[in-house]
Amino acid sequence: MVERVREKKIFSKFLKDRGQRFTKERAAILQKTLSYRGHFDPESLYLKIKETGLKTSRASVYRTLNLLCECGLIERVTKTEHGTIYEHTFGHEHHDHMLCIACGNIIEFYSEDLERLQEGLCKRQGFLGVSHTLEIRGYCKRCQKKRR
Amino acid sequence: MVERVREKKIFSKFLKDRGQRFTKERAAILQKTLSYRGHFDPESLYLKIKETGLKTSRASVYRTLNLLCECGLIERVTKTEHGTIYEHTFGHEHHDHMLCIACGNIIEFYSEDLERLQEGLCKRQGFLGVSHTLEIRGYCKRCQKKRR
DNA sequence: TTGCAATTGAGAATCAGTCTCAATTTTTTA
DNA sequence: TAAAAAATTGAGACTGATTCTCAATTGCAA
Repeated sequence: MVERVREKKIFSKFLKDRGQRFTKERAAILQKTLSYRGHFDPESLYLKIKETGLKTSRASVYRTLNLLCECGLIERVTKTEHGTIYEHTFGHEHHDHMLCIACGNIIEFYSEDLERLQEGLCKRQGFLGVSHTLEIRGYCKRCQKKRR
Repeated sequence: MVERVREKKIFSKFLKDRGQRFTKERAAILQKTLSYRGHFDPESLYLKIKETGLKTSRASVYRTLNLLCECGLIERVTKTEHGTIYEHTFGHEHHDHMLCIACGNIIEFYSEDLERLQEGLCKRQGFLGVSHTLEIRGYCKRCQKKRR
C-alpha cells in the first residue's frame, strides 16, 4: 500500500495542535480509510481493519472518523437508513452526487457553474458557506431502461 | 384549524389505490403534520397529537410519515444526529436549505438558475432526476457576527 | 352479519453511534 | 529515571430513533 505521507502529516499536525496524540491505532485507521477509492461506511472500515489482524474497536473507529472529518481529510457524504457514508476528500476534487433510487448507485459529478452559483446565493443571504452537499435522487441510465 | 381538503383527498386517493384505508388515526396525523408551518420531527409530532387528547402511537406516526412521503405530501429535509427532519411540500414552492452549523438555524431559499442548472447536469449524465436536496452548511449572519 | 384483510398500539427488538471506565500508553515533571 | 499527569484504548453498557411483532380492533365487501 502506498504510504500517504501528506495525509499523515496533516492529521498528526492537526492532533498535535490540539494536544492530542497520533497513536498507531489512529494511524492504522487513517491508512485503511485512505485505502478506499470511493465511499465507505464505518462498519466495513472496522471489519477491514480487523481482517488485517490489527487490533481496534468500533469506538476508536468512530472517534477517529470524527477527528478525520474535523481536520477535513474525509467528509460525510450522506446519511442513509443504514448509517453514515464517508469519503476521503483530500487530494480529490470536490464533487456532488446523483443517487439512483432503484439500484443505489452513486454517480459523482462536478460543475463549476454550480459552485459559482452557490457562492452567489450565499452572498445574497449574508450566509458564510463552509461546505455543501447536493444530492440529486432519481434513476440512472441503466435503471431507466429496465423500467420501460 | 383550516381543513386541508385537497391534501386529504390526495392522501385518501393514494391509499385507496393501494388497497389501504384512510383511517381516523391517519387523518389526525395528516392534519397535525400540515399544521406545522416549517420543519418538524416525528417525536414532536407524536407529542403534539397526544397533547390534543387524540390516541396514537409512535409506530403509527412513523408509519404514516412514511406513507405521506411516498405520496409526496411531505418530504424528508435532512437527517441529523437527532433524527429525521420533515416538511410538508404540497402547495409550497420547492426550495433548498442553508444550515447554520453554529445555531442550527435553517434558511430556505429558491433559485430558478439552480433548478435549470441541475436539469442540464442530469441530462448530461443521462440521469432522470426525481428530486434533489441542496444543503449548504456554514454560518448565518448572526453567528458570523458573534464569532468576530 | 359474517369474514377477511388492514390497522392499531404497546412494548420488544434493532442498529448506529456514543459513553463509561479500568487498564494501558505516552508525555511531562521533578 | 521514577513518578505523576494526561491522553488513549477497547469491551461492553447505554442511548435514542426507528422498525417490528402480534394480539386486539376496525373497516369493508358480499
